[in-house]
Amino acid sequence: MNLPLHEKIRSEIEADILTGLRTPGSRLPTEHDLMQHYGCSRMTVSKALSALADGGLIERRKRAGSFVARPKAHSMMLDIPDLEQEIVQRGQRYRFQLSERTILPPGTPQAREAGLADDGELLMIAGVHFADDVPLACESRLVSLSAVPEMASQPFSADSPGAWLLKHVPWTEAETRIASVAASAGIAAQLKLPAGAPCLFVERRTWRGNEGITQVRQHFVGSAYSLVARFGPAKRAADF
Amino acid sequence: MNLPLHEKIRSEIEADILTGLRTPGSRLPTEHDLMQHYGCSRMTVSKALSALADGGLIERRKRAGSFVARPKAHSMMLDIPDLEQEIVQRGQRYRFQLSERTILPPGTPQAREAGLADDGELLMIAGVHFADDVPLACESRLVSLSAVPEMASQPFSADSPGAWLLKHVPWTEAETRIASVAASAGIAAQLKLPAGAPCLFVERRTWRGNEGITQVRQHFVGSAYSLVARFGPAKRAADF
DNA sequence: TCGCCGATAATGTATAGACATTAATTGACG
DNA sequence: CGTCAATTAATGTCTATACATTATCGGCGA
Repeated sequence: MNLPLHEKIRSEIEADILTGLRTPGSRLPTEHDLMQHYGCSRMTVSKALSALADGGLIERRKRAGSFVARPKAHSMMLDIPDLEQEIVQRGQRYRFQLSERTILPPGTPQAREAGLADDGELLMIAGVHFADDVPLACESRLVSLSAVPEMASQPFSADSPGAWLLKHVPWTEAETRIASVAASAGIAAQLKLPAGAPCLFVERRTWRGNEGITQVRQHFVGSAYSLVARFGPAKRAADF
Repeated sequence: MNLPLHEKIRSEIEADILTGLRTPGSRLPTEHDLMQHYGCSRMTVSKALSALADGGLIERRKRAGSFVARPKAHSMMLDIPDLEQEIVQRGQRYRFQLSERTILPPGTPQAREAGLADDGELLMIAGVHFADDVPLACESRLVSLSAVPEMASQPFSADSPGAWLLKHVPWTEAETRIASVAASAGIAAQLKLPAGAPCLFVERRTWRGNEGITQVRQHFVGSAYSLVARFGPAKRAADF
């Protein structure tokens, strides 16, 4: 273990916090103290403490010192993988089948509802994602053509709309809502499920700056799909 | 806007990447170049680039330079709020009703399945979360008593087991699986739902170091609950 | 007693330099 | 023509120092 010094300092303090040795709200030594304790320069301890602050483990206040943060609503990282990639990694064959493609004129109420600009045309796309020719999810997407004009001329034969957007359109902000719903008649037909079957419903809206780019609503076959979120260093799932 | 210099450098490069001006895979100027361009010291540009690297926007390779990262599986932050807090914030009354509390002897197969140590006793707790006396979720939890011995003597009249653990037990690692399932007869009865109703199923396992602490399985009433994950600076949901 | 205000102790930013580490490149040699 | 080793160009770490910023603390005066 030849960790750099600032990393060693960081991990030692982190361990103290996580084991409860340093309790939330308690003050930790000043940079000057730590610098004497580790026999290094102030920049080095500062770097360690800054990293902890970035990670939300401590809070730093000028003149007052550094304090162990009170655990807030903690958040975990949710991976939003490209569906195609994920299916292929499972060893299955991926296919996206376009079922609808319409251009909506400016001013449709759906634009406002989706958080997109309502003064431009919208592209509406619907389709089904297949894994080995079994439907896994269906989606309905709105894309602001004023934000992504190139989208109108895409065939979506090779890439799904989501994959195309991911590759070609940079975004700065996104929000995903996850819920569990019963399949409506239409959804059930697309996914070849009995009506009322549980589906994982994912709605995502994406922005670049203040400009709404796209909104997508996906219904996943409940029995075939789940999402995973993680917190922490190791990839625990690989152990099993 | 009196941003510190390193922050200004960071945000300018970030903007270049997000607007597509710098494309994934392209190499960006060396620290030496940037340091001349901004007329500052190397540490300062280094700090800016390190921050970008931490955020996953760029990748740095010794001798080769710094490159715009190819967008991988995009990860978003999933808030895992304390259920009680969330219900109270909605303006509803929270109640947790314990329905089962058992101590399982060492060596039960459930321990291995849950990723907990199987050489110690397990506390099994089940109960229902109510919002305004309407069931919102039910949960079934296993806690390793060798990791958290104090847990055995908790009444869980004031705090739910989850809230108590959150307050008292620090953890380093957690994994959450999210799926959509149909309510089994037992779950349906607890949640006062028709059997087969869609439920958001959340399974979370938590570790401290290599020691498994707890596993919990929660079923949320599908029509009453959803999770939200975000990426980016603003709290977009507040706009609506 | 209360409020204000200056001293001060802590973090925040930045500099200029040194040496370490790593991997791409180049060149020498078989 | 390929292989291995030396060179070298980039990032990574660290130091010692300087000055900026800011919230806290203590005292002074009304």
